[in-house]
Amino acid sequence: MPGLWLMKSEPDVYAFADLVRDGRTHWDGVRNYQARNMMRDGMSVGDLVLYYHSNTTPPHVAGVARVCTEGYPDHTAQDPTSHYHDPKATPEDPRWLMVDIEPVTALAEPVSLGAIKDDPFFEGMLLIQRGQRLSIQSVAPHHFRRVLELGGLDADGLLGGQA
DNA sequence: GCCAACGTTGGC
DNA sequence: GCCAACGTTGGC
Repeated sequence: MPGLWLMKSEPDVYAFADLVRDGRTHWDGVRNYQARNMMRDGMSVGDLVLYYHSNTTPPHVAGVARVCTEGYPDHTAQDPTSHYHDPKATPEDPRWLMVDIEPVTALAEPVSLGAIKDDPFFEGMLLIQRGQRLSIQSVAPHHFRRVLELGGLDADGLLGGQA
């Protein structure tokens, strides 16, 4: 049974369509310990991800992706020319991790943040908690399934019997 | 562009 | 260990 997650990206920076074009990407640049710890301790190969577009109008879930590596050192932390450089990261203590993800499918219909907020079924979902801003979140199976359904996808096909 | 919420840093 | 200052996130 795969783990279920939501990962945020600004579409101007790296949209779901970019992931589809590239076929796979390093999820680099995570500089938050909670998010790092989820990649380190929580994520496994085969986990499914709701790919969320933040800082756009309206914010929305755009697609489904799959985790295809365990967490491993984020090399951009040790690159002085990188926007994500962290002088405290060293080869001995890389400090920050990333995973690779690959696209599974775009949603037939994007599911907007507003639609999620308006649906009482999503009560309790981290995404709509006030003030939360974690870029990687765990998603409950019934919430994940509901997003797929609202997005016009075959939830059973993607999740099997889960939830 | 605004600003609330939150995490991190660093002086003490 | 406290906490003020600061930077970032991200919806609106």
